[in-house]
Amino acid sequence: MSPSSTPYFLTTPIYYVNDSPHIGHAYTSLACDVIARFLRSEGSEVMFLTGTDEHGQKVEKSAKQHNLDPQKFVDEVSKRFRKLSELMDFSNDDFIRTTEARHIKSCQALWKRISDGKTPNGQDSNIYLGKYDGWYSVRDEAFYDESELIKDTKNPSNYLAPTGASVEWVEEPSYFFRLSAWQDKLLEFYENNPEFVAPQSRRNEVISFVKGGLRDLSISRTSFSWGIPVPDDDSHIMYVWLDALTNYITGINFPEITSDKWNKYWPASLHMVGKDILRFHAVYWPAFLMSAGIEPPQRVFAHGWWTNEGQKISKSLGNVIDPEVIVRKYGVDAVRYFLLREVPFGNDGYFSHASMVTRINKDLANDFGNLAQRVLSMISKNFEGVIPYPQKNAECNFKSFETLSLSQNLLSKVSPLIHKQAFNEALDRIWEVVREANRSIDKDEPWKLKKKNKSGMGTILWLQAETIRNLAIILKPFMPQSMDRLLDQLNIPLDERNIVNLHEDNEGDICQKYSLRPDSKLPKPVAIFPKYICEFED
RNA sequence: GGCGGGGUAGCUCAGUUGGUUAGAGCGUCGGAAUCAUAAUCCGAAGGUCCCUGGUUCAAAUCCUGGCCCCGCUACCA
Repeated sequence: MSPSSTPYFLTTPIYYVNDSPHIGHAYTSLACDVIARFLRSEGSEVMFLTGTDEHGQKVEKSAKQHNLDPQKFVDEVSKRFRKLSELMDFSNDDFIRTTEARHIKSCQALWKRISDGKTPNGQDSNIYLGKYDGWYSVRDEAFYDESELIKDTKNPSNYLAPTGASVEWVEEPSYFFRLSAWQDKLLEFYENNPEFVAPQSRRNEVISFVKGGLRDLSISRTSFSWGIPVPDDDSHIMYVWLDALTNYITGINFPEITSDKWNKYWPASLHMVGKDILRFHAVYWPAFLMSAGIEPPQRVFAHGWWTNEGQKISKSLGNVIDPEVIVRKYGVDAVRYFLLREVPFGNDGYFSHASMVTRINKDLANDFGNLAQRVLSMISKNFEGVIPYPQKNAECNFKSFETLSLSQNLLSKVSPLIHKQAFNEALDRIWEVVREANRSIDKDEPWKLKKKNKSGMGTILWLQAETIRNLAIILKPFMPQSMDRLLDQLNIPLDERNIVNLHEDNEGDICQKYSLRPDSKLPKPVAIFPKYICEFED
């Protein structure tokens, strides 16, 4: 396999260890995983990074509650996210933790570069010492804007947080990043890079936010200590976002900017994020980088949220979707398929048991699983499980021949869709061919040729099985385990299951180098996507 | 309030630069077939394309006005 295109570096956000892994984490990483697998399969060099965010006041507190040293505590809880990778079959190349030495070094180096640099007017420094103040609620652990506060009904001279918690005016020294100075540079960057924020509607939001004016950003804290010390002033630790975002460059060796990894993979191809953290990635992060003289990433995609049976998911409602529970219930590949097939990527999704079962039973079991099963069984029963030869110059008499060429042209439609994160459309295109395959078998009626035209029957089955091989290879990034089981049943060697093995460009014989091999003895076919049998519960 | 995106079959949505009988999947009804996980295939029913006025030979598609829904409007990891 030779690299066929430029290296691709993609990332998930690092997940906050204080959270339990939920469907949102699984979703973000899944999207990245499918892209990573797809591009590797196309022959690209890929770096897929994920990890955990382990600093902050909440972590410090939780550790205390568990009577643990913060490092011990995060060592423990970060494991849950590694387990999520295993559970969901994610193929990340690295797993970064913000408490690692490499990251601390990286953050401090970035801080220095920012602080050594000047704002675009060339006069001010990017970082200055100031005072962070505001109305703080200890109970909520949050600052509120004056406009958000409400009058205390019992004591009208007093103000409360919107949550009803009492607030106090607090002040602490803080370093500030001169974000206000970078407004025009950011707008210019968005203008010159129309693909930088996706989907389009999010791009509009980002631009309008920046156009509305930017305030300087507090980037250090003194009120707690679980964080990365500010260089040359360890009474401060870095603001969590500066710390967290920097993981993306730590992961490819920053500050070693002469290293191969850095040169190969920066600027990042794609930061995948949930819509709630878009601003940090599309505004603050490029500003930090530009101020440090580093090129911003190429693209940030903000995806939507899932609701549970139409209800907003929240801890207090107790309707959080645990990836482990649904994977155990439906199977990992069914969950992977569902999440990317059910809604246009970028939109919010409606997770429900009923729609999950429909996808499993209709798309997977009936359309695709049954397609494979009917073809493989006919080969098994009529050809003793030996792949028949396609009859020369006769193949084009069959509808199945047209289907095969549809499957050969499929990659040219699907690949650009994956490159723009349109998973749902990609699967749609693939299923058009799956349905067409079923139609063409019905039209060709190979079972009727058993006696009078056995070689014709064999030709149809070869064409269909070869179509299935193409489909399975293209689908493998979405459902790696199931497609491997299917490719096992077609006797495709393990090292010929990539997109680069789809077909060669040589004209002539329909049997090409990597095509399904006639004469190959197949194992007894086993249904690849069993139906989900509805129980009485839910 | 400001900026942005929407309102299309029972449900979820597609509809490119305005152009023949407005599409798909699911659901419903009818039929064919029987290789297959009772899977598949064919067909039908079902829409005032939010309302309004206008531009045009022609508008779901452009413009006016209105109604409704959603997102963003800063330091909440």
